[in-house]
Amino acid sequence: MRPIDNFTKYLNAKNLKLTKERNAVLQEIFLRPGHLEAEDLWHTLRKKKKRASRATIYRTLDLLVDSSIVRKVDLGHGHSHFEHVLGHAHHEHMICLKCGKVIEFSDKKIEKSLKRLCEKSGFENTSHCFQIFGYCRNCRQITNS
Amino acid sequence: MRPIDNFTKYLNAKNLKLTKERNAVLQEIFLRPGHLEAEDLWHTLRKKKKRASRATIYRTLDLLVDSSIVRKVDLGHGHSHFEHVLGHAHHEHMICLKCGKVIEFSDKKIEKSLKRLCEKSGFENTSHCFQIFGYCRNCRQITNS
DNA sequence: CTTCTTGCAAACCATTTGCATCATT
DNA sequence: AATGATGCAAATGGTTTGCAAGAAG
Repeated sequence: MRPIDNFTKYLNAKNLKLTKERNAVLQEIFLRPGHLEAEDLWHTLRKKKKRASRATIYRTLDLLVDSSIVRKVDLGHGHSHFEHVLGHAHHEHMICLKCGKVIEFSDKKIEKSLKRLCEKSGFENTSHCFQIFGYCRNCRQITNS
Repeated sequence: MRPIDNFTKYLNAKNLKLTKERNAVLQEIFLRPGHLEAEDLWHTLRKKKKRASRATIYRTLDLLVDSSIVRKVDLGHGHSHFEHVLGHAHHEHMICLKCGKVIEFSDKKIEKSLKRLCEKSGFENTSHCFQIFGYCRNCRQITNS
């Protein structure tokens, strides 16, 4: 099932319409391998002559997050980042405080511990986000010298 | 070593002064068992006649975070929360999307996996923050019924 | 006295919202 | 046609900053 089908299904269920702006936002997000920010989306669409206002972009992102097609992640930059979930294995982020590099990682043991912890406390996990801040291999060398 | 000693040491090293405002912020944070927000700090200090401007509060929080006495956490509320690190075991948060309840948890296995992951990729972990969003035991029942 | 601090108010910046106009079903 | 959707510009809200006045060493 393509993302667009998921989205259409979600929109239909809510009596919302698939407009060209919403479609453009969806397509653009799935062109990217990783995370992106709203502002970047606005610039890119503008360059591609598929203009959508910032308002529409934010509104569409809300819909995409609500439909679990996209997830909102905090990379500690004071604003949100978004990344598609469909077709992208679940992962978490290591963020370099010096160069801003973001390393994705995933770990089955952590996911398993997590599941157990939630069960233990009767918590229904709908999403989670793990950020590790520090220094990447390169920046670390500079720091230590 | 008391928090105030840590802070004084940090300030001295940077040629900064321990003012009554900075001290008031520090004391208030350590009176709290858990996380708090800047706005709350402002109101509380004001009630206690230990007024400090919002600007000073934010500036002091920056210093406290920089000195690793306090950590800044994201609870998904669109603004920062802060909690003291000294004398408080490291933990992560489960956040209920319905009632806002925050459950603290910690897990040795996760911490261990984390350490291993960072070593593997040469990443120097200086801090990390794990948020689990979902529904707590109570809200879950309401949701399911 | 020098250097650092404070408070205020203005500035910032990402995000949200009201509203008149426009488009999709 | 009817219901939603869009763009704009103004509003919002947490946080930051410039600057003149104040305090600590």
